[in-house]
Amino acid sequence: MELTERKMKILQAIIRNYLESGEPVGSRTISKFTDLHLSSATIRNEMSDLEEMGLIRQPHTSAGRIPTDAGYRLYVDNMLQGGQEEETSLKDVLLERGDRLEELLQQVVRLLSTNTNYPSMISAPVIRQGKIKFIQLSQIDPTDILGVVVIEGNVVRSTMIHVDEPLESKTLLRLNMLLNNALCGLSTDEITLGLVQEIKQQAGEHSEIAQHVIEAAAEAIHSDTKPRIYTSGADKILEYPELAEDNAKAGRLIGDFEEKKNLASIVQEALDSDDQDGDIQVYIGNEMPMASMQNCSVVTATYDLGGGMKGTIGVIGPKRMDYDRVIGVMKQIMRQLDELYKK
Amino acid sequence: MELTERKMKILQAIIRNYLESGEPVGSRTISKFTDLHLSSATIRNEMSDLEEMGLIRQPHTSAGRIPTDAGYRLYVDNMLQGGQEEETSLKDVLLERGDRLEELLQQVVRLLSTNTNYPSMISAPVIRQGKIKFIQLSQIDPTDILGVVVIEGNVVRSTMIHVDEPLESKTLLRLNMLLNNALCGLSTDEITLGLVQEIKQQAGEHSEIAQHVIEAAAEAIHSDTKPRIYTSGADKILEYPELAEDNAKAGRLIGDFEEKKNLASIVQEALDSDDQDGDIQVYIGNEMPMASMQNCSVVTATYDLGGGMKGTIGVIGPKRMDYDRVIGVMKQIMRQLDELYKK
DNA sequence: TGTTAGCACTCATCATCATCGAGTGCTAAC
DNA sequence: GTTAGCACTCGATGATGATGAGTGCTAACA
Repeated sequence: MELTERKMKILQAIIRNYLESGEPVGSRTISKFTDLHLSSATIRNEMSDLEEMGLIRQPHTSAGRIPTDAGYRLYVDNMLQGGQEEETSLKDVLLERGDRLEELLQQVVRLLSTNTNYPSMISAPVIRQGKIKFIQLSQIDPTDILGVVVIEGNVVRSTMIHVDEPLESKTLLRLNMLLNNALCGLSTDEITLGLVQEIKQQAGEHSEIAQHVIEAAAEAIHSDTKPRIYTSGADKILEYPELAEDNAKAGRLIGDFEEKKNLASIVQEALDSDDQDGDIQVYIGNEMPMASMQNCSVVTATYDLGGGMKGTIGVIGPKRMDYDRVIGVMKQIMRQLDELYKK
Repeated sequence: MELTERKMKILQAIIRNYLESGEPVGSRTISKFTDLHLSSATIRNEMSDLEEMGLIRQPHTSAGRIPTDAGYRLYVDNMLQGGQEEETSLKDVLLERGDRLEELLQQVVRLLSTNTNYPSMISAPVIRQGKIKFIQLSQIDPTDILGVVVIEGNVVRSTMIHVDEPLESKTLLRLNMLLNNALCGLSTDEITLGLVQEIKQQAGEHSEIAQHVIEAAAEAIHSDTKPRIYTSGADKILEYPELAEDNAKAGRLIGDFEEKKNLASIVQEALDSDDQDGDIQVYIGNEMPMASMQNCSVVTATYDLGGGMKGTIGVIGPKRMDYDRVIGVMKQIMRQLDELYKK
């Protein structure tokens, strides 16, 4: 069966209506509200066709129609106006921001959530291939040594190493040089067991310290591969009956949000599938594999702060989500993030 | 009216029963389940008295009785057995822990929440009066300088300082000495504007770098005064009808949890009111001033890792909370934290 | 004087049942 | 191809009555 112009219009009308009301929408409503000027009976015939095509369905006999996942997909792909951009107040927020990235992200995600009214997330930027740039050991106390590791992108990690007796400054210097020579320019996968052995051997009696530093370095690179995620607006889950109807499901969703579980996979998915920067992805229903999000839609976008520092922002809501608005807000925020980091 | 031994026993029986069932408890239930061997009629008379004393109340005529806040208070203060300690598996958790404090805390709070089945929180330890112990500047790139500050309790903060052209290693050394000499041993409130001016003057053309480092140092001390809070088990809120009955209220509670709002006041309250370490505090209903927690109880305890590093753990639940169990689990965890940090 | 049995009364809960109305599919007429 | 009309379905709503847990009160009892 062919999807005529008129069928498209009707489908669009159904979805628009359903997004607003959340109620199944009947033929009479459509006949009244569109500029098609068709009687409800005609609409009914068309609806019957649309149902056959798998784009809408009846929750039960003698109820109106609601869109299926396929219907949503068609809508998102072809019928969206691309979202007029909302005027968000990122600038105001940023004026009062602290200087720390963490707080910035927290504020951005809060902004995203308040403007869309959906639970939202943001992942801290990941450095793709972090290489070690700088290592330094310093004697802090007679029995404590501070190890600092800097990797590409100027991410800093520090570790405290406890020793039984103070090291001579000469020894410390030697260790510093040894570690820098051996490790600088390497990324995690280049730090082999053999290499570690070799370094430890060269470090002699201080092999334990070397070990510590290497571990810290590895962790520094690794812990930024597994990006930090910030969330906001988890409480909004309860505002959408289709997410909150079942306490157990809502609980799982909230739990996932709090623990940042599963959100990591969303981030990964978004980073992978994103062919073009600033592109916005929409996942409907079980297009997301996570069990807790079977009846959700997820909208994601990738931001790029330059230098390969990429992260993801995402909004999670019911399938009956105001896609237009969400996409608008997202575009706006992405653009402002861009501007902000050009400086 | 006097609170006789028998009245106490009846009150206790009512509360015990109510904690388990969540249903108003009637006279007949008490007469059957206690070893008092009294008829329901007698119990009714006593209950009538207890109601007059404000310890229990009827949600409506011809329903059983439930405890009032005052009743709970009496119960918590006088009738609790102090909780047999639960066997929690902190050790297992800790075996697989990473070395980072953050992860440790996250795991502890998760443990607390799974064992009690209530939403829980933990605050990272605050250093009361952090003094600067060590400062170091290192040239990382031609145009980037890494500043590292260590304060008491071995808390490390780092900052990246961008310069227009590389510094000579001699200059760097001089700055290092200058900053260490000027700032080591000081806490934030001792860093006056005058002192900052003086340092900047001595730094000469590099006053900007000095400024940066001082700010980082100040922030290092400051950001640990406003403690980080970790939470777990927010989803469990939905498991308790008295918290979830009203979607709006549950939402506010979940929101508070996610944003860590208001939890800071709990931490403060607990740290202040705690006269003795390891003491456990119970707040019932509006003994906590936060609006979102009017019909909750909060159980807190203060842990001490030595060296003035104190933090708070807390469990939030419905008034009808299994106080005995919660207190038991808390004691257990406190003890294990203690043991752990003796090493 | 304290305890208990008995009784009338209250009130939330639950299932039943009829009603209502939104919405459909089908048919026949335009 | 479009529309009006009609019978039919089925969830939602609300009234009704039965049930039963629980109370307060009174009178009898030890």
